[in-house]
Amino acid sequence: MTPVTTEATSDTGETIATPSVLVVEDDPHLSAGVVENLRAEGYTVHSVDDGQKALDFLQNERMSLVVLDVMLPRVDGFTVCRTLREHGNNTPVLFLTARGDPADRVRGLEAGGDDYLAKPFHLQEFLLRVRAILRRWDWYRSVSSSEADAVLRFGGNEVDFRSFRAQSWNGVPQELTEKEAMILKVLAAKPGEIVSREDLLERVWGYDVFPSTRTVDNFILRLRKRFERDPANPQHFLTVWGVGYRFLIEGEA
Amino acid sequence: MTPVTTEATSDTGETIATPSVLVVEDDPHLSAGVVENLRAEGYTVHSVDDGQKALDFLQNERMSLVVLDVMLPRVDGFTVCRTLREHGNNTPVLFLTARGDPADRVRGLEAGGDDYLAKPFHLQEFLLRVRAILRRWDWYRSVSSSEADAVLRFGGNEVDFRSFRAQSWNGVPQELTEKEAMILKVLAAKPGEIVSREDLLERVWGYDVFPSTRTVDNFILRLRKRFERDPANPQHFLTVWGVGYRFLIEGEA
DNA sequence: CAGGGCTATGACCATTCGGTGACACACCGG
DNA sequence: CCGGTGTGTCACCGAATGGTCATAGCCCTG
Repeated sequence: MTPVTTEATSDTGETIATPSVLVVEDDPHLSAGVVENLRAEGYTVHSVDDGQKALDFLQNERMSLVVLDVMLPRVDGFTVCRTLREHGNNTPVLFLTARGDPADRVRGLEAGGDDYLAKPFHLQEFLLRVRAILRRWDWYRSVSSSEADAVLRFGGNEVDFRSFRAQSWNGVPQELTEKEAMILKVLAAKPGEIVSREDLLERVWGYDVFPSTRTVDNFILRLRKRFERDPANPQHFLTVWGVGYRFLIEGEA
Repeated sequence: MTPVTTEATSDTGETIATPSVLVVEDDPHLSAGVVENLRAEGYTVHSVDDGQKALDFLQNERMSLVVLDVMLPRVDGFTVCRTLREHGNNTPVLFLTARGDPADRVRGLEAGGDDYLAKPFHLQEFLLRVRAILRRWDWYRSVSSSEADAVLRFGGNEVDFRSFRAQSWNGVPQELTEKEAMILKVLAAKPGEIVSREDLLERVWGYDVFPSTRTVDNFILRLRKRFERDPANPQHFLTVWGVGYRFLIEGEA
């Protein structure tokens, strides 16, 4: 399997370079979820599923950040990181690990990592850390896409994805839960396009068990209650019968 | 003596800026060892051997980190740090001190330092701390101990970070402990932004100490008791479910 | 070496969130 | 027009998370 490149953008141009992230993760569900969310943040995302592929890829490509699972087929994460450093590659590394063992954290740092997150993690925290790391380098200084995409406006509603806070059309402040925010984000990433329930499950839940489609419906319901003027006649969260849902910025298209 | 500049050679034409470190240490052996190891890590390293030279140097050069011995010829480390902060220079400072006196740690914090290491130290630990500080760089830009930030006011409360003394909204004087003060400081450094428990732990306790999250909760609890009018309905120390906490100067923004 | 304050942890309770089943309704094809 | 399938909606439960308290350990001080 060759590295998957999402949202191909050459980051050699300096001024408008979007941060690029390589995700090294063998669990396809987790990988998909992480990739999707990073992409929604505006990053250029690549992904591979084992340590050797990561090393191969990084020999040719320069990335802003590597999200690195510790337990990987062929070459484990620590080794990947150490090898990178020995080759003079100082790309920031964010470790992901299944165990919460604090000793692992120190090991990760000793291997030359920059940060560490134990699975299962909250996507929100993950994104916070990614931002923190990228901000440390100057990538972030310009009005990066994550800034631009942090706030979503539609039909009088306003959602801030960084604090999960929102204000509905009638001025009522809303506190979104993590899942609500993620579903909204996935839908809003492609306004007008149809997103199947399977897509939503894969992107929002990523790892962990797969809930039923009923669960997705419920979250749509909650979003409608929060943001639709008439939840029974949705203008933004539209049902595509037999498939999934579609999000519209402007009502009635 | 002019500052010695040692350029990192392993910087393979990175687009990413190499972190730069100024080492202020009068013991030539120790200095040489530290410089060499930092250089091996890929940092760009400068060094001077007394406090006045450090100040002179930092007036012209912007560094990512200052490693600062406490006992120095001419101008001691605390004074150097305090002077920097008073001039609005928020470069992260890692103190080195001969004694393990905890009071020194507090003094370092009061002077606007960011971390503290007692000599003799293990190189590995030193390097980990350097890495940890650089990782959190974005924090340190705003965590300053200049006069302006020495006193924090919110919701009728007033906190003086120099003396760890405070007065709550109802006029009751409060004596903050070190940890309480540090947590408050970290939270207040970025009002309105989410701070994860991990961040708090790392920032306040250090990269290799792992108290439970219960501990963090407890300190939040104490801060609420001290400063919230209704600790059960906090207006300033807000919980962000599944992530951490958020501090607000003004209640319910 | 005794006392006091600070810190860390465990236990227990309260709250929140996520996921499911039940049931009614809507849509579609025959 | 009717039945089957998919969806809207609600109420509920279990799990995860946070709040709070009591207590034990630690370090400093006297």
